[in-house]
Amino acid sequence: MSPRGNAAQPGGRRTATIADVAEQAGVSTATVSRVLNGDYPVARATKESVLEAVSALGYTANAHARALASSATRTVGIIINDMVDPFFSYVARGVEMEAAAAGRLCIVATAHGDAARELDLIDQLREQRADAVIVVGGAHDEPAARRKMAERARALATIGSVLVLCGRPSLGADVPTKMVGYDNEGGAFALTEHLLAQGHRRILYLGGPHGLSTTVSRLDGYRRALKSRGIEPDEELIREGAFGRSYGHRAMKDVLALDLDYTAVFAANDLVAAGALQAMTDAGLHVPEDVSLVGYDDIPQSFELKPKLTTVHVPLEEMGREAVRIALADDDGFGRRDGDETVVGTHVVIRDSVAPPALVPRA
Amino acid sequence: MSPRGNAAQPGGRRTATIADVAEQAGVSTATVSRVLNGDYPVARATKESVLEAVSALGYTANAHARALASSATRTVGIIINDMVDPFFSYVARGVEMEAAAAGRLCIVATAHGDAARELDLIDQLREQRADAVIVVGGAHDEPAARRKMAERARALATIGSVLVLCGRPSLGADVPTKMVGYDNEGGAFALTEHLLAQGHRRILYLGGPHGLSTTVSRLDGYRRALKSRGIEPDEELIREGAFGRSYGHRAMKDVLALDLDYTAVFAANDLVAAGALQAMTDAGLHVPEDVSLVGYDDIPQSFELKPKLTTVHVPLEEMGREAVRIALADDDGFGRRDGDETVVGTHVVIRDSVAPPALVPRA
DNA sequence: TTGAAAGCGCTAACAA
DNA sequence: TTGTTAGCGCTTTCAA
Repeated sequence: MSPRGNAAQPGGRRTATIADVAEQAGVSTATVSRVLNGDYPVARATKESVLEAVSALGYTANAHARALASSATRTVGIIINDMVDPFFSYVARGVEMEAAAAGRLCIVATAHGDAARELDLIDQLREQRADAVIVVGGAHDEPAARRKMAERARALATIGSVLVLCGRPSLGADVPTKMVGYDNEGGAFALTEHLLAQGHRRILYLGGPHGLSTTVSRLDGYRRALKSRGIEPDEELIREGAFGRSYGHRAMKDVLALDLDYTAVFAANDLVAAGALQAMTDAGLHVPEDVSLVGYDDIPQSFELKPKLTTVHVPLEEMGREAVRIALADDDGFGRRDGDETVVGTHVVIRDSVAPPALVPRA
Repeated sequence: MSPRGNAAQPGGRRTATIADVAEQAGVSTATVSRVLNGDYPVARATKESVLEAVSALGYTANAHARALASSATRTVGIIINDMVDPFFSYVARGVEMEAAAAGRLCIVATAHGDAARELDLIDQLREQRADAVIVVGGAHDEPAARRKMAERARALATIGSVLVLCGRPSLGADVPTKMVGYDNEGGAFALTEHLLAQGHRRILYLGGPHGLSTTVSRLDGYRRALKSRGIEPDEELIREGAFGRSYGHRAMKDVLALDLDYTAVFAANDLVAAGALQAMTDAGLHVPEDVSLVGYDDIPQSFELKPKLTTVHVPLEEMGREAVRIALADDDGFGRRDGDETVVGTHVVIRDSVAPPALVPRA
């Protein structure tokens, strides 16, 4: 970048500033600012000559000068784990599109599951004075991490921004955040119930990072469904680990070598289910004839699998949109309820990967 | 956001500024700036007391004030078509990660194939004074569009930024851009050649927006391969349309109703191939026994298809990384070669979706 | 090695 | 309806 501000460039001329426009149009900079922001009465003729000067000079406002003077940045930040994971990219899509609809640009940053990096990114986004910072996905619910995150929420509030928790548990009622969530426990309960209704009694739970809030909730729902039928969850059938297709593949392969007794697999998400499916197929097992399989999230790929996957639909893109809607909702000052939360609905999508348990034991 | 700059917030205190730090440390703001940027000699003791004040106050610099004063924004912009399309999300992943490695934040915006919106986004990114603006993917090569894009490239150069064309043809040697590309024509040639070597003579070309540079190049390669074997391309077998899985599905379904004569399908990209595969499978056709099928891009899903897809590998993530590397390369002033271009390599990946043509005509 | 002070380009009181 | 002007928070000469 050039040494000092807006010096003449090698290319030739320097960027036009508001002063140039004002001079060219024969008005003050304040007037230019007014017509550009359209929030103040300006005489029609004045307006026209300003607009003319603007296009003659190819002027565009310097967003930083504007941000500095008005502390409105027209920018929202989103922190996800990975750009190519459908769970995150669909949420990001919703965020980006809703932000665009609101005239905002969207800074997206990836933390890859690293809590420290996530905190650092929030700080960077605060430096940028983002209008909102949206963090997506489950978190490890440790007191120290909570405390640090709560600090960030307060720091953001201090500059008039807001931390939005998207699919992540609350930091406490006294922490200034907004939330958009979905019911992991309830969805997992309903899905497990579906399996139970088909006659399954021994259901393998596969994947999901241990201790991650998402995993915890889904497991809670799984356990509650079992217990509601008087079945005591067999901890040997609960095999946490990670999200992701390759994990699902590896973990299922390991399980197949173990000779455990189960008739259905509850994968922690669709990606894990896809990996598990491949492992089973490779091993000559048929889904759902030999083993039933369900996933979670209903990413588009889940109905491209063979068989099409029974799963829980989560409106990921809509969650993203809602996150920016509530973030940008004008509720400054009083009337602001900290902990604002909206919950999007989920439901079980029944497709082709579940059947009653096979009569004969698995091969 | 709050009315005037850094006023006290409902939450309590205002954000600490460099002046607060200076006061607390008993030095001038210039000194604080120096220790924070570490680019200037400062006495060790002074440095320490400043750092102490910084952490005591929880100070972080205002990125906008910094950008305004120094015109360095530590931000790169990327414009893609869609957040959830693997082609784009893999490139975006590379861009985001490389930008992060260089201490930059990444603004990602989506144009959804709308050329006017793309231009508008470039303008917005220029307002933000992004260090670089990376546009990804093919373009319709019309003179008017070229001219407008060239204008944007010059405008960016004017503020010391740069337009990077990623997988998109040059705007001309006199336009200040950088480029990272891959050889669409060559890849398509090699892939078609592979089909020809297996004995195929009538190859259906399916999908790709008509007139998009990417489509044009791939078709060129397809045609050249045919001609090099003395086969005149049958224009009836060339069916352009769009990218995307659903397009592939629909288009293939239409084709199947048409009773055309071909033994292999060259899908314009892997997503189109996935859709086409589903249409064929639904119609009871087997790949590759009845029809061979190839795609392009080698997105990860392409080896999750059944059969695994033969395709052309394009290092998408690496392209993204390279785009920010060359964008941030310090070649201001002389020595800067406009039109800097790096080309990443591609190669045919042979998997399971191609076989010699069936002896009997298709059902 | 440090400080004073002049901007960077814009917005928003306050006046006119 | 318009202009004047004081910042917004930082960096960077220029002096000391």
